[in-house]
Amino acid sequence: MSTRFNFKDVETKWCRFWEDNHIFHAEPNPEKPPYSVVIPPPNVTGILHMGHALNNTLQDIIVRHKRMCGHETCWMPGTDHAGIATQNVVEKQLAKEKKTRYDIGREALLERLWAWKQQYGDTIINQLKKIGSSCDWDRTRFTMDDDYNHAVRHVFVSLYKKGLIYQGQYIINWCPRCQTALSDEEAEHQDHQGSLYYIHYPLKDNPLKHLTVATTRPETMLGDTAVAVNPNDPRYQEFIGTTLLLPIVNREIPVIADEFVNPEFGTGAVKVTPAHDPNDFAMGRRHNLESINVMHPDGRMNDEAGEFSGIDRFEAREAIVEFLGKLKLLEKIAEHSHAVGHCYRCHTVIEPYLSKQWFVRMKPLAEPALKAFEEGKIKFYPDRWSKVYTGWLENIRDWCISRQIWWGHRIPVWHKQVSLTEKNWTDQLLEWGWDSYLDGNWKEDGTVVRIIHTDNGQEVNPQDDRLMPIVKDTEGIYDIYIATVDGKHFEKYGFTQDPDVLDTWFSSWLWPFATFGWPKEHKDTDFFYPTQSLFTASEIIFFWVARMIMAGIEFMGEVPFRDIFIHGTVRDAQGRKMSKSLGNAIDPLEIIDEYGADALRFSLIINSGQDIYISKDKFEIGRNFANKIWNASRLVLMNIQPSVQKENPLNVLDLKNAGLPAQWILSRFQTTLETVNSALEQFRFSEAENAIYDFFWGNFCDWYLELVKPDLEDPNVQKVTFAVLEQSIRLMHPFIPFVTEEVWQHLEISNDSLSHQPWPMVREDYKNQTAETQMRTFMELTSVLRNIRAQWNIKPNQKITCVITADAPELESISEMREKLQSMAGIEKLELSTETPPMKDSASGVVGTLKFFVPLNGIIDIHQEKLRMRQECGEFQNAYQGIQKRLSNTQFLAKAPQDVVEKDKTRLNQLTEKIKALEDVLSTLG
RNA sequence: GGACCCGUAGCUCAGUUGGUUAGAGCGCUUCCUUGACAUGGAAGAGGUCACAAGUUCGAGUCUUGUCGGGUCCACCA
Repeated sequence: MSTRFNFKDVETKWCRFWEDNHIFHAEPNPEKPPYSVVIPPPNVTGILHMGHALNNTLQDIIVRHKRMCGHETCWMPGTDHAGIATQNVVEKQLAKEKKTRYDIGREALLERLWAWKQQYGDTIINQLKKIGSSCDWDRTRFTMDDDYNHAVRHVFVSLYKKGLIYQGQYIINWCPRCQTALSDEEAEHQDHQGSLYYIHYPLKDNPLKHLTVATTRPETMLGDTAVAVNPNDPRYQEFIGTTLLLPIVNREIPVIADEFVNPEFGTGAVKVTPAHDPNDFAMGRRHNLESINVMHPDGRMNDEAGEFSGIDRFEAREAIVEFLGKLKLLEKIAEHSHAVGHCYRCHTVIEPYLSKQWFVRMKPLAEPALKAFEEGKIKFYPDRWSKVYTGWLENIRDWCISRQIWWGHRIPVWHKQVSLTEKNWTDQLLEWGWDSYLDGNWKEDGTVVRIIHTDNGQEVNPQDDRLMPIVKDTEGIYDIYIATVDGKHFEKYGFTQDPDVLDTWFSSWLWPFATFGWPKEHKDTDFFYPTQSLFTASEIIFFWVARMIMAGIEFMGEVPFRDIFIHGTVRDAQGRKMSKSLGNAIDPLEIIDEYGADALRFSLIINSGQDIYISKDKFEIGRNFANKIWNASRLVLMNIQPSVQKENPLNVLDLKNAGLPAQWILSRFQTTLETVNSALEQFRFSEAENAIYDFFWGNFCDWYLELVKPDLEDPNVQKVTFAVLEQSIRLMHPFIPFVTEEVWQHLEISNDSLSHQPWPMVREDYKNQTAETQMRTFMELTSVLRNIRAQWNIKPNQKITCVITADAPELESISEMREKLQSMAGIEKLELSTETPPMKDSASGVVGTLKFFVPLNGIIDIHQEKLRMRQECGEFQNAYQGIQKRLSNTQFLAKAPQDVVEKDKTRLNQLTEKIKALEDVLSTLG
């Protein structure tokens, strides 16, 4: 064995072992209660970053702990196809070949995407393995697996059938770079220093008069179809109902009155552009205004923009402003800061854009999700995130789910326009192979047909899910929409599938059950659903957490998880978010390479309170601790007899004769175990790690092992030492799995993985207050004597003697540890006495009520020593007076709880004794 | 505009329902290497808990306000 912990070989070895032996495989097993978890499936585009490392480590700690506690744990790993993000990656590759997706076409692009996925899709999974995530790797899923696709389509059809999915022309967030619609959540609003342009709109009948409107986006004025003022605004009463001449395009537009307009803002007159602003769109509907789209999907102005056609929107803005200036219609440009939406994938400025999209009606889904929270079925840790969740649900808006990209789940709707004069419906249906529907035998997937009378735009039977197209002898053109899990069948009858794909989150929100094979398989879903906990970052509460809850309730009838732990964001030392573009990211793989995965895990967690600020040197604590565990284990293993190793020492300990250090360390272990148990119960991870760190390093290594090192040939000492190490290794395993697994194998208790061993049991009988008190005295005495050496610069090899005086019973408890004290504090001769002999020129002091003297004639400055003693005495006297004052306060005595008063009294007595002892010592010194 | 979080040692942070002398790691100072570990051991210095007022017998902890830092949400063009 080497002296330094060789984490690289060990970690590689156990990673492989765990995977090859399916150590974390979860089988439905009625004997064991399940503990299944949900963790964000990383994007296939992803490489492991610190957020993943934190996220997975937290989850892994809980899962390993629960597994050791005897639960059948299921942690489903996998990746998300991440529609826009992944397509962007592949499109960038294309761009290098000077091609666009439109050049190569849909099929070819998808081929490239799948090839890319095959090549890089496992990257992040392999990296998750490296940090020790104990996932059931056999179950690795992808959101575009066949079964998963089926679940997505099933969900779409089911919601469509319920009338919760609709298609319509609305203003959505449009990313001109990705050329797709986005949901409201995918638009990131950032404050932006922009300008507010004041523009004159002349009256048609009197070009000398005008209204001034203020806008931040003058380029959209080409699509204006009205100007609106507040009906109560006295300034504009005379204008309401008049007609203006829209500059540049010279379109006649009315002045309308609408309550929406805020008279305080700008001029109180607002240009109305229904095709390019959600408020204007709403106004347009209220006032029957025309919507004029002035932009191409790529953000260039279209033919409606006349002479500005073909110019990019921002160039057009400048050009139009310049042009207005020339026309003397630009009143002024004011500084104006406002929030501008950006695409969350490529950060391009989003355009509010009128287009036909698919939406999910969210209110009916949000209400049960709110109710579930109110009923306490889900719980956020920390609790404050509850408000973020409920706030969003209470103000929910419909979800735009169609994306004009190609990578993803294509919308399972087939469409055809037919003229029903041609045939009667029954014949038509028979031709399409719908005979089973005619019999009323609906397929389980519940194919939904919706027919819209194109002539008047009316749905013929929007709600009838048992649609029988019985419209007979009707003339006209109908749009037929079929939502079905598999509609390929209809293509030969001229139906075409909707070209759009679904929002990535429309598949992610099914993760907790779609991964178990729902709706096809039942065994695993029944056993492992609902899961228990979810670990994630606050950023995706809306995107994912809330929606999973909705989907869980809607499709499984039950919330998908109970505990939602929201962890902080990993930031750099300056508090900035870690990001590739900022170049401030610390690569977890680099840390694993340099410090080890155990170090990465331990360091991240011990630093995790709220947001985590890290720099590279933070990982030393974990590396050093792993090394400490390794070396302490070596020490024990070097000295242990195989016979001790073979029995289960914890059960055969002779506690009474075990000696003070043994009683103490066993007692300390119990306290630590209880702290860790309760900390994990409450998801207080850093608290658990701190307790472990303090115990193993501060108690076990620094004191216990140092004390028993010389006695390690004694089988009884071996038993205790082995037992404590063995228990500690179990206790530490969830936090620091690799080194503990390695040590475990050397303990030779079992060949199975440590992760399958039982979690330590709380043993009340090992708790021992007396031992802890006695040890505390011993440790303090040792420190104080060492301090004397350091203070008076006494060389390590220089012999010193010490006299300790106290009452007989106290001396007895010290005498047991007499030799230990000598060796630990470097005392050659130790005298224990009930009488205080005259001790001139001694370094001295008081521990508890023990007085000690170290004669150092010629070495110490006795005046300085006495001064120090008096100072120390003074401090105790101050403390004494403080408590004395409190205890003489009748209010305190009357109102403070009894135990607090008692504590103070005890403390006062201790201080009295201490001060008296110190004074005795001082008088002894002369 | 609304909501939330943070301000404790030089740095990064713990400090759970108010109750002894406010803790840890890193950094710093001094000392220590043949027997687990220098990724180590021993000892030490370092804090008016951002500020102010209030509640209380008692406040780092609760309330309010101020200042400073951060996050999220929001259709005032």
